[in-house]
Amino acid sequence: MKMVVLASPVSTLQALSFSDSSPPYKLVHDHPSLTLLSNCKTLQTLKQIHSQIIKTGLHNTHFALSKLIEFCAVSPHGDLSYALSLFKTIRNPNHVIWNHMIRGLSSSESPFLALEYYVHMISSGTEPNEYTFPSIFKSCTKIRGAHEGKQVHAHVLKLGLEHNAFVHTSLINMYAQNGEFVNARLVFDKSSMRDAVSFTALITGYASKGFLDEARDLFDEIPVRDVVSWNAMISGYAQGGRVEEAMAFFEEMRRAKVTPNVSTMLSVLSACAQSGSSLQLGNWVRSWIEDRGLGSNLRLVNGLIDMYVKCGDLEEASNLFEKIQDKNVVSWNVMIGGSTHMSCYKEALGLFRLMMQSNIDPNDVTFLSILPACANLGALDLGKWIHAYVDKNMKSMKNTVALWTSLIDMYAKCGDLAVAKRIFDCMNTKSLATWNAMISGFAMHGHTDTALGLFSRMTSEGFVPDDITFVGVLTACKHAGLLSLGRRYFSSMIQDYKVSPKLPHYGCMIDLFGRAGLFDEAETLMKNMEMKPDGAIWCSLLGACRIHRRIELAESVATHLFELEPENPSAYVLLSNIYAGAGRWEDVAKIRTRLNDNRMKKVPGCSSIEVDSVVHEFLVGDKVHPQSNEIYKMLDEIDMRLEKAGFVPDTSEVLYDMDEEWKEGVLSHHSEKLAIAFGLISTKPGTTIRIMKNLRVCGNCHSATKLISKIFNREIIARDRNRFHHFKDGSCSCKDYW
DNA sequence: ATAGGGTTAG
Repeated sequence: MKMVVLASPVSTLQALSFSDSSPPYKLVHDHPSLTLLSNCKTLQTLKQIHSQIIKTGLHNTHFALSKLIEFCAVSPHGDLSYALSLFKTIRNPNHVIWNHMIRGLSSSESPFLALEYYVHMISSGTEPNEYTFPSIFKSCTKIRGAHEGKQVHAHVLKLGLEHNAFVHTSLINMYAQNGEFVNARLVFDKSSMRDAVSFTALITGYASKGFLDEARDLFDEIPVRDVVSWNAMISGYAQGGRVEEAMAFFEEMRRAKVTPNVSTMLSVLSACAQSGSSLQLGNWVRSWIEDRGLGSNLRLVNGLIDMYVKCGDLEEASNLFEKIQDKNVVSWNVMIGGSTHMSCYKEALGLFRLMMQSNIDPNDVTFLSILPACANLGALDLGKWIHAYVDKNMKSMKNTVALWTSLIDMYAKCGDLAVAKRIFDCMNTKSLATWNAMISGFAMHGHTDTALGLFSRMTSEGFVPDDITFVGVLTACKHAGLLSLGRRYFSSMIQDYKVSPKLPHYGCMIDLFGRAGLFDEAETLMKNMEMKPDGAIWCSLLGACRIHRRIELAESVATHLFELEPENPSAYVLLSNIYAGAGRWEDVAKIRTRLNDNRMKKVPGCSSIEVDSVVHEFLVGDKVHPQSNEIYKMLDEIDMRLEKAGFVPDTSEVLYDMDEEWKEGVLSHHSEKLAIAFGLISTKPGTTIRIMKNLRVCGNCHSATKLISKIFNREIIARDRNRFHHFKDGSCSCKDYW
């Protein structure tokens, strides 16, 4: 912005006397119309008072006008646009009027207007004073205008106002909040005024930018620590994710007998929420709130809801949520985000729908909370709607990079890789997360070369890959069975990038070793892992035993699985398949008996398909869908046409390869086939069918779907537990390797 | 007559 350079410090001071018609000062001050202002709550009342003031001639006094402007611009019941229009009618506004106006603008939604008025004030001949600058620096803080702030700083020096305590603190705050710590410290150190407030301004700057050690050092130096100083530290630790320290500081604050306030509690609740396991402290805060009659403070209630939801008590969160009369965007966001956080994706979608019905404008946080739910459920239509909304309302969104990244992730997980890539290519500014989303997107769709190519592009553009990047890279190798490449990435990850492998990284390597038949190497890696292998790793090893017909090894691997997850039937199913493959029918029968005797927690196979924005779900052999009759008729047609095309269902699989959908019987009624049948009858010929499945697709369904894509001339995109399959023209993108 | 430091959601 253009800044007017100030004339001489003691230039034209305007006469501040009241106009001739004004009554004596004391009378003006006591006038009943002005007393009324302090109780005024609505714009209408304000207008009445204003006309009263005009009738009595008081509007000719700067005093009355300044009171009116103050009320309209600064009071919470005021009206800034009324203040602006009133201000335009004032011929020679005095300092007080200018300052009220600027203060009102600085705390408004358009803080840059305060700077415009500041320039206007100077050019119209009124010199800013010590009351003006705090508001101006506040505006510079809000608009991140360190450059403008520096120019105004020069004005302060010219006018000799740098020793005023208020100007001093707001100046430090402006620099510190803009990350200009050198300048902030310069101002701070040059002054003899090392009072608690300016200390705190500096501390807050450091703490809010994550420089908690610097903040801590200063905090130890403050002569007197008040509640705001404590809050600055607690909030800094909470925002920096250092929740233990935030809570410890809170304890210390209580020991120091400093009375906490609402702000303190908001930070404490945030820390409790992030820890995910601090219900005790959270409940204590709740009683603190209720004891003080603050139960209807929306910020506090929202904080409580967030705390409950993240600590796993969705019920208590919902109770509080439903009791709120005037929910705001944060209330909803907290509930949606919490539901997504707890993997309650359908609830998240329901809450979002409720939010739209309640005419509450969603913001970037809303979308960042709801998009992962869309991605998980495969709710592509809602995802597309959000995409269009974001496009249209880009200007009001703050975290655009995160939003685009989340959209990439959603499109990739909903099966539309092309749109994901288009967004990626359009992004001028990318974050590490953006690259990660795109790399794992390509990886899960089996585009191994593209994923790996993107990885080298990202490093050559100066991005440093993290553990998530390598999950994507190693997954890409896993899906293509690229053992030696996988090995190279794995050791590069550890040696070049100092990323210590976690379970998913080990999982990819063990899967690669197992499928290659290198069981010794798999075993060595599993022994040397810092953590215990989880069920998924044992399962993938068991799967490898099946491919390589290693029956004895399979038995020992299965034993581990039985111990680790006694309620998980998949180990039994896999082992029985291995026995069946070797023709050991007696062992198969034994396993079946154990399966039936033990109480297994069956994970039902479930497939979903979205049609016209509605997600339809199908379980194995499901007959509850309202269009069940038509669906089963279509299933019959599919089977008939499959048979005609020469498809022979693998009867050994019918008997024994029930995979994770054990005991559910007839293969042709597997959930994915129901979903495909529904897709065929409810979407236009030739259009792509997208289905999502919670488990791995079984061998028989995989072969059937390949043929269905050819017979019905449909591209079928299926997401299973591990990856995407693109069925087209009789073949699948996974090349039967999955 | 007016003024400074803080505040939940990803």
